[in-house]
Amino acid sequence: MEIPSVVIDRLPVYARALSALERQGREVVSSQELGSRLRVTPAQIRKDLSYFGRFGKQGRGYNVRKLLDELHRILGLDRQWRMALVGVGKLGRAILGYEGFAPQGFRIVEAFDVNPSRVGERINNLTIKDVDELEKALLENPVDVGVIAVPAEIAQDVIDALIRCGVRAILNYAPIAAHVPPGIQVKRIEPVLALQSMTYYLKSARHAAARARN
Amino acid sequence: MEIPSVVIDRLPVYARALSALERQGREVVSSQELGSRLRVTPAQIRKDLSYFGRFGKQGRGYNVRKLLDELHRILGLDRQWRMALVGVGKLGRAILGYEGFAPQGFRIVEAFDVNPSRVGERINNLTIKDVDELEKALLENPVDVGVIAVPAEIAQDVIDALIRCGVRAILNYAPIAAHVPPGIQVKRIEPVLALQSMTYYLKSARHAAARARN
DNA sequence: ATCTGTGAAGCACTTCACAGCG
DNA sequence: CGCTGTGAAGTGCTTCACAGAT
Repeated sequence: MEIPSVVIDRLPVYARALSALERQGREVVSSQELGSRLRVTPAQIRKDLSYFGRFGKQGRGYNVRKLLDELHRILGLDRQWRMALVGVGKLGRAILGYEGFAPQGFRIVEAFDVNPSRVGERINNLTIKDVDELEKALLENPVDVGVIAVPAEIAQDVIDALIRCGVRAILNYAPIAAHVPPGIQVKRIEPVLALQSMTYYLKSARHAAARARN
Repeated sequence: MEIPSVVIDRLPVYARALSALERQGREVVSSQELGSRLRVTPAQIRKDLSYFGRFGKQGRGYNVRKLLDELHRILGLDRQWRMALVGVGKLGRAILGYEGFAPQGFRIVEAFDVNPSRVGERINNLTIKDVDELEKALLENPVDVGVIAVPAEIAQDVIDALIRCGVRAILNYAPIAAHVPPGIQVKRIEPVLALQSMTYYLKSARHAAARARN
């Protein structure tokens, strides 16, 4: 059965909330309570989970530990994932320094840059390699995920090279709509696009506020 | 008429592509061509734009400059937006240093932190203020957007304070599902969630690849 | 009594397909 | 003839509402 991608996108959110509950020592949670924490309807949570099995107990709810384990298994979070970063400018350095990846099992194990002055530099126990060596390095020592932090103009070429090396998931910080063959996952991280859609509502809200004052 | 939020989310993407076309000196573009660049169907582009007016010419397409102006006007991108950053740790510093905001009209004009050792520090012509002064500073000198780069535990409190100061849009880098009153916009930037949903497909793809080899 | 799991209904977004204009 | 703008059809996700389990 084909599971809607919106459902897959919500599972990590559920998993994170369950982790928090577990840390608080909670053993059981209902779809009702989980939903009110996450601003998701209880029916949606139950429906989402029902794609994968029957994890709850009627009259009681879900065992926090058990459901969390199931979600980790479903999402493939019960293992380590290897990532390669391309582009070690300002943004790339921030990504390398970000401490949120490792605790979730995502490790950056290679870093590449075009700029010769950066090649050879060591950051966080990682030596920056020339992007010319990318295919050689990744064919020898494959990674699961590519992280793109290069300028828009060269992002597509970098993505193509990563895909030739067997990378099947791309976390794209470059402002382009990547072209990839079917089966390859791409997620964009675009704070500017997020801002630019919120301003639509700010603009309207100003009018609404003005109306409300009259 | 209520315009679907998915439509609003696509408009900035169209605007960015039109900017690129304009820089290349293109005067006219069809929904067909724009769509193939962005991996969006031509019908979707035409339908999206039709919510706001009739901007094209039959038999010809859209005037690049004109459509771009319209989108900027619709999205409220024909002005500057003032932002306040809360949390000037590693992530907050990267956000302050990010050069992608200013060219699009988004300026960080205030920065706050709880850590006394950071208060008073100057970064990029901006003096970090104590978070205790947040409400005073923002009531005197309001901003449009709040940028959250604090730990999860205090993120909700910071968001509440920003909303009390009239902030109506939040760009949230903290790993929580914020609770906000209706009419307040929130967008999350969560690279880890993006990774955690992609791994679902990587896991499956591995099996698919194995099957394909047999 | 409470809460899950799930068909069925409802709703929202996408795509079709074509009239009409340049 | 090419391409937009748009009702209508199609598709897919969300919510309802209730049988059934504890």
